[in-house]
Amino acid sequence: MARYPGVDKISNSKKTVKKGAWSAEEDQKLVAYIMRYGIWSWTHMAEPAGLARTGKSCRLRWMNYLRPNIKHGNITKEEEEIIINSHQVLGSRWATIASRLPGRTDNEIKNYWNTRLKKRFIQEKLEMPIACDAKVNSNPNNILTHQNPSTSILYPTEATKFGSPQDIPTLDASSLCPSYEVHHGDKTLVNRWHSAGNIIGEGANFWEQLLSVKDFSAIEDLEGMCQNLGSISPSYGGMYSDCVYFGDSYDDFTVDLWAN
DNA sequence: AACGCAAACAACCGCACCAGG
DNA sequence: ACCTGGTGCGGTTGTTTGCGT
Repeated sequence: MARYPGVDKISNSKKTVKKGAWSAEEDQKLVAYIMRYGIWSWTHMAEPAGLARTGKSCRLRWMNYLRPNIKHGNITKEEEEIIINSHQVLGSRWATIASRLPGRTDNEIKNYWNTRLKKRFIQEKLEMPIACDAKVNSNPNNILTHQNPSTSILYPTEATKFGSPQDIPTLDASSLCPSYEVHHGDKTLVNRWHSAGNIIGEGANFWEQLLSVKDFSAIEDLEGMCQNLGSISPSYGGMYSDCVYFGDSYDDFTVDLWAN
């Protein structure tokens, strides 16, 4: 029979399981046990650790509160931006989003989104202009090279509007400028610009290069690749192994690009 | 001071996935 | 191939805290 750390015998007796908030004593017991024996089985650790808790409860407490390197302070502005941008790309994949924020837990980010950002996000969506609809319908090829860019805004929902190849607007990369908002979390549109040969202009080569990348984190000189792209810079965005996003110095242009 | 409400946070629950038997 | 137990994730709920009246 396997002998578990700190366990003389596994009890089969039915015992009451405690629920609700953890006490300081329980925290101390769990930490002390893990420090001594490590995490070997959440299900079987609780009893020898002296805790009347389920394994799941122990795991949750450890992962979200007790383990080392957890940040307990307020979410910073920079972290909030990462959450917003990541949520736009990933949706509610909190664990993945949390992996981009060292020291933050999925639970914390989920709570932060649900209690603070969601309402703001919904409010902003309600306030979004719908002028783009008319432009898409009247002249789809003109969206991204519009002469009055301050009123030409392409939102995530718009990014899925283009049904057939002839509907795909031309992306004039050289004309991307701070006044444009090309804001979407859908790789499909960028890839379709690419496959339809609809990326033109001075910056086209940059996007062609990026679209061939399989692992963005392997790029050594992204800043260099971005030279001659005007205000567009990864320093206003972020880069991960599977996703890269860019903003400009005016923070009203972002593109999220996913590796294939 | 007491109350009500909303925000923030902690924890639980159910489900899906995976590895091992 | 199937079953089972363990783990992780996301949605939801319960509790606490803070603030305005």
